[in-house]
Amino acid sequence: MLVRDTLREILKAVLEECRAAGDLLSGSFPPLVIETPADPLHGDFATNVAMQLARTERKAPRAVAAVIAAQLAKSSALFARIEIAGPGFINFYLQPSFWQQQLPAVLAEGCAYGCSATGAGKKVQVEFVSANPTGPLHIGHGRGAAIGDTICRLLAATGWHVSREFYYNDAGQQIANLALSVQARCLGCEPGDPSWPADGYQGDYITELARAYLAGEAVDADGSVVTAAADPTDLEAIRRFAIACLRREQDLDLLAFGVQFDNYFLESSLYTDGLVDKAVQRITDNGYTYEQDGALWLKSTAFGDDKDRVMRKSDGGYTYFVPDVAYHLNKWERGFVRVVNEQGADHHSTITRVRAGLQALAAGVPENWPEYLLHQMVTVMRGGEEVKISKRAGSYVTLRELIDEVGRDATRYFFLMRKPDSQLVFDIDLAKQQSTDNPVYYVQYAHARICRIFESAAESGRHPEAGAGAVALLVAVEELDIMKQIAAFPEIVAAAAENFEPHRITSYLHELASLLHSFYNRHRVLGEDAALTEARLYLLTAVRQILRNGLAILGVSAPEKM
RNA sequence: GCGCUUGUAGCUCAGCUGGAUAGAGCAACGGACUACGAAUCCGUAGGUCGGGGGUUCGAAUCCCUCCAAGCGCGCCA
Repeated sequence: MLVRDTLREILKAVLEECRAAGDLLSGSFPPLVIETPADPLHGDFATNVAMQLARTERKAPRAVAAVIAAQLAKSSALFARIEIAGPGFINFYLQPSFWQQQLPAVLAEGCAYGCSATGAGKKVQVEFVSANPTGPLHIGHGRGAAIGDTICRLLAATGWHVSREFYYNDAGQQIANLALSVQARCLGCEPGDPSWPADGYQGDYITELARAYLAGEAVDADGSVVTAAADPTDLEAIRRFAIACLRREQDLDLLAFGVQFDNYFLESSLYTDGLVDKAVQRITDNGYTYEQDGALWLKSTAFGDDKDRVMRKSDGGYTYFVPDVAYHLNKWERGFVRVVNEQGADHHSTITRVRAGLQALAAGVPENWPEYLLHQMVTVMRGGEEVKISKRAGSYVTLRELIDEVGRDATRYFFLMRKPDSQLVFDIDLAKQQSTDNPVYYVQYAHARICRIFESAAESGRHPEAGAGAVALLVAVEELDIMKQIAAFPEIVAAAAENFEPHRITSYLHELASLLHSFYNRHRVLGEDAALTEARLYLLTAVRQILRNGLAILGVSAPEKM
């Protein structure tokens, strides 16, 4: 059980005891808040319950606090000290033994420490990246990949059965543009020529695709081999070859980034399986459509949208969100009572439309299903200048370049360091520096440092396991601070998972590493006193375990040497 | 014009869902290695929490209103 929950239960029981004894008169108690004060002089934990009760008790907050504090001291041996402070806070100081007892728990649970069973094994699907196969993955996809992947790890750590899905937009206008662009290059056209396709893609990779196609190369993507027909007039063959090539490139980039999916869902399959037509028919049958100006409209205003939206254009084609609705109906029918879509904030407007379409289907889908996790845009700085991102012009930083230049660990950590809601300035020059500017080294160094201490310890025949019985010797401020931080890990993981906020993990790990480094500089681990040495090695074993667990959630390695 | 997100130290960002004197990391300045890795530590300095109202015992946090930035607002995807 989380430390905070333990305290909340104790407090709740004490309040009941006070009421039974006639010391408290309030008929009901407010939700009990156990907070960790910003200032350690205000205790390990504090509660504001006395201030909240002051009104119904018709007494001064501090007087109420006095009653509760007295009963707390009587009821539990957990507290070293209880104080009433400020306007009526009750501050708790826990016994050192309470913190010391956290260590065996960490070692016993090992890589499972920090996990919880909140999800109870229920199914959740997380869709992320879902890039169009019209070019290499860029830095924005990188942020989505890092966040999405970490959310999956967080959900798994909190007891959910996670399925990772990549939605592959292999149908539609953008793919047609891709094929036309490659064909144009095959025919020797260049951007600006009269015959160059409108909205054609101009990146170097298009030229490369054309060359490979004309050379009759073969590409292995997703288990099947596609061989180029080398015929510039065969647009369909060009399309298939280009998609296969880009798909393979994206897969390789994601693999290099440490991101893997359980399922790739092809947009084209929605059409070939008739799911799009079926969804549209069902919405029409439900009476949520009408014809106007030769198009079929969805009455999305019935579900909170600003205006109604066209589903089927006057030329007979569907608008982009229609297959999306069919896709999400399919997710629902696959039994995912919980679905999270991680995507860039520039696609924000799709949320209302997809949800409206799902409601119009009347399939029993909850109104706020699926959940969305949006990340804000990434701007790239290089050489002190902003790099403008434009896929059509072919000017952008690819995820692959980033991994090659910056390294996988630093790239992931950098993407995860701030909350998804904030815009991210990715300074490539800064991230490339393998210096303290990059916090990932700070955290990894703490891990490597512990590993080195263990090497030295082993050489002198001292072993961390032997410290289990000596934890009572760990009473230095720096040691207690570390144990308190250790005890907080499970609730940090829970909060990060619940709020979709990976940056809570990076902040936490940075603090833990900082405490470790401070301790290391202040105290000698391998000292004269054998018992104390073993106790400290035992402490470091727990710290190392948590550094590993935390970094694993981020998908960042925990090196033993650097 | 409308919607979403953001605005906190010179820079990049936290702030535990309304708590006590607002915190880190860079950058600046001054210190600490003849013992476990100095990729580290200790200290100093740095603030009208975008502005203004409101809610209450108490607001960076909640409400209103301005200001500024980013992203959306198509029979494009």
